[in-house]
Amino acid sequence: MLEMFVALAEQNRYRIVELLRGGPLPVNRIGAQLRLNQPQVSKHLRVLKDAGLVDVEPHAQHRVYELRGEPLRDMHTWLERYRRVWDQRFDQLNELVVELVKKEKADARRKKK
Amino acid sequence: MLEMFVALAEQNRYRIVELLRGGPLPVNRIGAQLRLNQPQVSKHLRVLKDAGLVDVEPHAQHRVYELRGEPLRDMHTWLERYRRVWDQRFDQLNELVVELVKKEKADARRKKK
DNA sequence: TTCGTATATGCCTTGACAGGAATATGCTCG
DNA sequence: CGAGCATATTCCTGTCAAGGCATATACGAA
Repeated sequence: MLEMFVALAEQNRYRIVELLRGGPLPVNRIGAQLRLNQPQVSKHLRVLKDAGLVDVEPHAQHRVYELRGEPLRDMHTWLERYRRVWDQRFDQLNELVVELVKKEKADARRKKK
Repeated sequence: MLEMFVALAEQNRYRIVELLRGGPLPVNRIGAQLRLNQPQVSKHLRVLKDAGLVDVEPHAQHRVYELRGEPLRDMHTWLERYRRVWDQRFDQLNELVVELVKKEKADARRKKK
């Protein structure tokens, strides 16, 4: 999960992913579309590939890159665990925090003695 | 979206977010739980806050941080746009790529003349 | 006010990473 | 085989961000 975030935390890689959402593309197309030099495109694709976000398929000298579904599904699953954060209210949890703070004070008092 | 990825693309910030999934926590709790020095925790929380991922609420000298739902919902929405990547097959699109490559060659040939 | 506690900020050093340019590798075709 | 094209890799350099440490700020209690 972390590795995926690292991969996506870069302008051009993010743009590449967005671009590939429309379907697989060869390297030169990506470079042309995003106005990037070929070496940088290859490098970014390398990172994306290492993160498992894309797959390559050789077509003669061309290398066609496409998005892989698995990691995206994984991210979706990961995100689902947070669903309650935006579905429910956390008001009751705030109460709980007040408790924590009180306990904190209790600890401090105990330490003194 | 990018800013959120940048924020999450760091070990400790990622861990903080995961920790806060369980509910709001004051800074010292976070530091203790993740074995981080207080200044680093504050700095990471700053980044998370700037990215809109967390919110602060002062309780006396304590600052209680909690996850915000909005950006998570945004990520969910963003991810939904990729749903077809893992839902459907892309086989037919691969055909399209073969077309692209052919067109490429045609272009090259045209350039020569 | 003074002390103790919780948190934020500033400075410094170091490591990682992105871009540029040159070069290497791989494939196709004549 | 040799030329040409698409892509990958390497080396170099500058930038930026994370951690450590010291310090500033804010608040509460005595």
